[in-house]
Amino acid sequence: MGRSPYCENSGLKKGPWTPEEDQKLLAYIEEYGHGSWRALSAKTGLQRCGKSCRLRWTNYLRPDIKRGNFSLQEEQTIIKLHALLGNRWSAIRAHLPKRTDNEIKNHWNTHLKKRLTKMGIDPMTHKPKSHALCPSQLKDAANLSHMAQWENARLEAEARLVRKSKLHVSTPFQTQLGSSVAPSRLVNKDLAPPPPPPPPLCLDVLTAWQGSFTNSTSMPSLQYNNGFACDETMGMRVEDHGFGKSNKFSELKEIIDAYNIGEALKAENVNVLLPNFMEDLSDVLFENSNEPYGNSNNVVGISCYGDFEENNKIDSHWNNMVNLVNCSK
DNA sequence: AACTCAGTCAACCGCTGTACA
DNA sequence: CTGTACAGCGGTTGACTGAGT
Repeated sequence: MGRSPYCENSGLKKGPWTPEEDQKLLAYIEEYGHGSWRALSAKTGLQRCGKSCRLRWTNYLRPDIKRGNFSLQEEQTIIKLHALLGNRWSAIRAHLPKRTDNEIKNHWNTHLKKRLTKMGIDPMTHKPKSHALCPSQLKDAANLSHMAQWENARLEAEARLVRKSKLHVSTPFQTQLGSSVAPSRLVNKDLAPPPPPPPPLCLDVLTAWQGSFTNSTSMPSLQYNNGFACDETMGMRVEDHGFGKSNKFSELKEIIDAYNIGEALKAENVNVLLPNFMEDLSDVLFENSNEPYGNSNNVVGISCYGDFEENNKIDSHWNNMVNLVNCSK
């Protein structure tokens, strides 16, 4: 497709912004807002291309930007999210309010990456490079690595379901979901998995369940305890805890087997309030993105990890790992 | 004091995805 | 369907700065 080159007009200025330029841009945006950056750059009289104006605004002039050193919690959040998401800075930014993706990226490249490397942890894979860690630390690192892989797959699968549910004919839950979904391409790009779509994961499981229970007369606020469980040896075992051997259980087991998610899915209780869950999910994926990671159980363990106790176990794994990094400062 | 070097970070670059005519 | 404009993303660059020699 035809693309206009960056700052096509060679007469446009490049390089660091002057305070006067900042002032012009700020004053214009405060008065008129920013719709079209190209038009904006022309109207302000700035000899800058629209792209440069946008960058200056989003990375520096925006009033809601927090500047200065990263807090310990912010650093922990970045490390956790990088393990899950990789170099998807915009996705990571969504969990760090008031920070820009550029700032996060710079901080990662100049500080955190080196710190991890120094510890003998590969900053890209978040796996230990060698025997730099003691056995217990290695265990933590291995747990982290496994959870990261699992979580990444799960997040993508969940996003897939959300998109799918948006396309389908509405149900009460989908109506809820649709109302809270922000029309953002960021969401699509950041969370969308590469095609072709693999089979569904846990949310798809829940969709199957939803279909079943929507037909039930006792639908609202049903809580399903011990719907499934897994044993210690990695072999996933779907147990019947009072539901009967329904077709939905078969579907569930097939999906779980297909993904071999038993090891990661260690929850003994999976408490799912479906209506609330769908709502929470949309909150997590689309609206609650400003919630600091450390303050929310939503990002890790939206659903499949089940209860708070289990979430705490997972968090403690993460924290052990992150603490290792902090100790090496 | 002069120079080198490494660290930092704002800004640039090239690209993709989306909307729209 | 095609081309254009635009927003936004992630990788990279280069100016600046401070520490070390």
